Amino acid sequence: MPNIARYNREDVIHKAMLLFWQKGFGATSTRDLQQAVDMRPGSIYAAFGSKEDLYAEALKHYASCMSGILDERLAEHASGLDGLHSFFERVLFEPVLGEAGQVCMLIKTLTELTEAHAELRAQAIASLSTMEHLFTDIIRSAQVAGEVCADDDPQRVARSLQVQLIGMRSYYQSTGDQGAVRHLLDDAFSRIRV
Amino acid sequence: MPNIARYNREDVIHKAMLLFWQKGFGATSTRDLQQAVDMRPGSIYAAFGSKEDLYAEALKHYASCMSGILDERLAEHASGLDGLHSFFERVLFEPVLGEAGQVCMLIKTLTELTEAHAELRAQAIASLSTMEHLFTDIIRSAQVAGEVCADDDPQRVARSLQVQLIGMRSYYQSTGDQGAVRHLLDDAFSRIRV
DNA sequence: CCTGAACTTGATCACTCGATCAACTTCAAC
DNA sequence: GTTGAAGTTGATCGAGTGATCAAGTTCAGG
Repeated sequence: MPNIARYNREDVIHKAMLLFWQKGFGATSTRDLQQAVDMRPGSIYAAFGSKEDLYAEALKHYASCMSGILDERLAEHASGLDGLHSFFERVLFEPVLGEAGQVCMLIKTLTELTEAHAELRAQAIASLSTMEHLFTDIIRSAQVAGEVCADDDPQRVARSLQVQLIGMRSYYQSTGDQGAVRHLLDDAFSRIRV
Repeated sequence: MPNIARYNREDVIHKAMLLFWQKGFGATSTRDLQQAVDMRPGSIYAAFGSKEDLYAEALKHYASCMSGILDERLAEHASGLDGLHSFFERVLFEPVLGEAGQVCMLIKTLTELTEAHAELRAQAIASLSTMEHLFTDIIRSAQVAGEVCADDDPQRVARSLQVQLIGMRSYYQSTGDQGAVRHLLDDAFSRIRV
C-alpha cells in the first residue's frame, strides 16, 4: 500500500473543530474548511466522507479535549472539588480560541441543529451525559472527603453545576463581564461546600 | 393614500419570529419565510427591508412577549418572588412552539451570530440586560418584603437566576428531562428564599 | 366611471452551497 | 524502471441562497 496521506489527521480535525466551534455547522462552508485545513475538496471528502462526518469527528475531538482538561485539573489538586472548580475556571476564562469565552460546542450544536441532524444531536447529548457523570463521581468523592454535604443528592448537585456552567458560558459570551461571572462561579461552588 | 396592506403586520412578525426562533437566522431561508407568512418576496422586502431587518423585528417582538409574560405572572401573584418563580415555570414548561422547551431566542441569536451581524447581537444583549434589570427590581422588592435575605446583593441574585434559567432551558432542550429541570428550578429558588 | 400611487406578484439575477469526478501525481513493491 | 493503487487537484455540477424589478392588481379620491 503505497503513498500515505500528506496531511496529519489529528491536526486537520483540530483545525476543523476550531472553525466549526467558532462559526457553527451551517455557517461553516466547505470552502472555509478547505482553507483552514489546507486541503482540496477531493481529499477532504476522501478522508472524512462529508461535512457532517467531519463535524462528528470535530465534536468527538471537542469532548475528548474537555475530558482531558478535567483530568489535568483533577490531577493538579488534592481536593476533587478544587479540581472541578479549577476546571470551570479554565473553561470559562482561558478560552482555546478567540478572546472572549466561547459557548460549549456541545450546547452550540444542540442549539443550532434540528432533528434533520439527529446523529450529531445524539452524539452531543451523549457527551453532555458523560460529563454529567464525571461531575457526579467527583461530587460523590467530595462527600466522602467531607467537602460537600452528605445529605445532598450528588447527581442533583452535579447537574446544577453543569447547568450553571452552561449558563455562565452563554452569559459570559454575551456580556463579556468577567467580574460578574467570577462572582457567579464562586457563589456556585461556595453554595455546595460544607 | 389608497389601498392598505393586505397583510397584518403584527401577525406576520409573530409568524416570522416562530420560524426564526425554531430554525435560527441562517437556516431560515427567505422561501421558508414566504411560505410561513404567506407573502411574496417583493411584499416582504417592501414591508421589512431585508431578512436581517425582519429578524430584528422578530427579536423585538420576542423580548416584548417575554416581558409581557413576566408582567402577567407578577400580576397573578401577591409575592414578587412567587411571580418570578411562576414566570420561570411558564418559560420552561409551557413552550410557545413545539413540544420540548425552547432555548431563549436571545441566547440563540448570540450563540449563532458573529460580529458580522453586530446590530442583531447588540439588540439581543440589550434585551438580556433589560430582563436582568427587571429580575433585579423583583429581588429588591422581595428583600423589602422579607422573602429574600437582605444581605445578598440583589443584582448578583438576579444574575444568578438568569444564568440558571439560560442553563436550564439549554439543558431541558438537550435532555428533555422534565423531572430533573423541576428539581433544578425548585432548588434555585429555595436557595434564595429566607 | 377614471387616475395613479400603493401594493403584490413571480420570474429572474448573481452568487454560494455541498458534493463529485476525470485527470494527474506520488511512491512502495516488485 | 515499471506498475498500480492511494492520494490529490481544480473545474464543475445542480440546487438553493438573498434580493431585485418590471409587469400586473387594487382601490380611495376626483
